[in-house]
Amino acid sequence: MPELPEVETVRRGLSPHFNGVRIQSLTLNRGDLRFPFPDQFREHVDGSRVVQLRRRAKYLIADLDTGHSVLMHLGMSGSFRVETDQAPSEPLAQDAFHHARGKLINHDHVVFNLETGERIIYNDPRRFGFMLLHPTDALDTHPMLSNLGVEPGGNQLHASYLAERFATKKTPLKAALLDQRIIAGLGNIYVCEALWRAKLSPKRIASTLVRSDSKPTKRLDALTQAIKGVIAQAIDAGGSSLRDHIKADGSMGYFQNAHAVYDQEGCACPRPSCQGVVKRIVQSNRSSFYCASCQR
DNA sequence: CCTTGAACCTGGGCGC
DNA sequence: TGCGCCCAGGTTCAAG
Repeated sequence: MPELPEVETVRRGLSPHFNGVRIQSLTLNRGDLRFPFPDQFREHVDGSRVVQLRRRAKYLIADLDTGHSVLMHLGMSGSFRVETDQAPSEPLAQDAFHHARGKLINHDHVVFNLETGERIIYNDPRRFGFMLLHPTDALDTHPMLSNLGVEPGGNQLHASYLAERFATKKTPLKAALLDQRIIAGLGNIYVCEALWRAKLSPKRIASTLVRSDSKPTKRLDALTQAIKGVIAQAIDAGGSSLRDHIKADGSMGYFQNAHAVYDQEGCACPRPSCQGVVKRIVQSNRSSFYCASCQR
């Protein structure tokens, strides 16, 4: 579920609760998520203070005052919510409990019990997410972070960089943009949306956007701008959804915004002047949505 | 090295 | 109501 904008929204939502706050205790309701929790995870985190909450790509990083950081990923279905002692989970999160095979299933796997009395709860039905512990000063060398490409937001992403990385790429643009070693943080939705904005087919081979003198083509310039644009707007949308309707149960992480093509199979292409219809194809085992009429 | 495809896991939606 | 199948916003790993 969460791509970079959602993770950034979660970071902004949690930061005021976490930053500078001591974690009284950590509750682990099972032994693993995607990976087993680190040895002594609870013992290490108990009593530590969160210095700051950061994000890199789709990873959340909580720097502790112990010299270690908690490296977190939400996978496909992870989410956080905040509860207070005053309002103990009043409107129970819709998905906090689930009835299955006659048993009550709870996907609240981790609870940070803060000194403020608040509880920050991690819920993840599919358990593709994870939490790991790593020395803060060595995070750059962590295998999950060391090979990441540039952030798509801010000023780090340039067409010349993409030209260099795409020059020898024979994969379709869809796969190239999902490759976290090139751009870190894009996922299926925003790749579809960026390609639509740039009028580029997800099937186009990445290297065709690089000129023979290895400079970016105009199309690659357009793609670069499209990527920055969708990400910036999605982060804005997340920020406003956080302000406007952070749910009563404190949940955050997913916000619904209109997609031009993602999940719009069969709908008219929203580009004015385009008569095309949004198609769905499968690439790299993922759905690609695009308009074959205006995306070339 | 590169690229593709399967695997990890649970739940929701749909057709029968 | 139930069952089987397909689908889901991510990443890793094996195999070609």
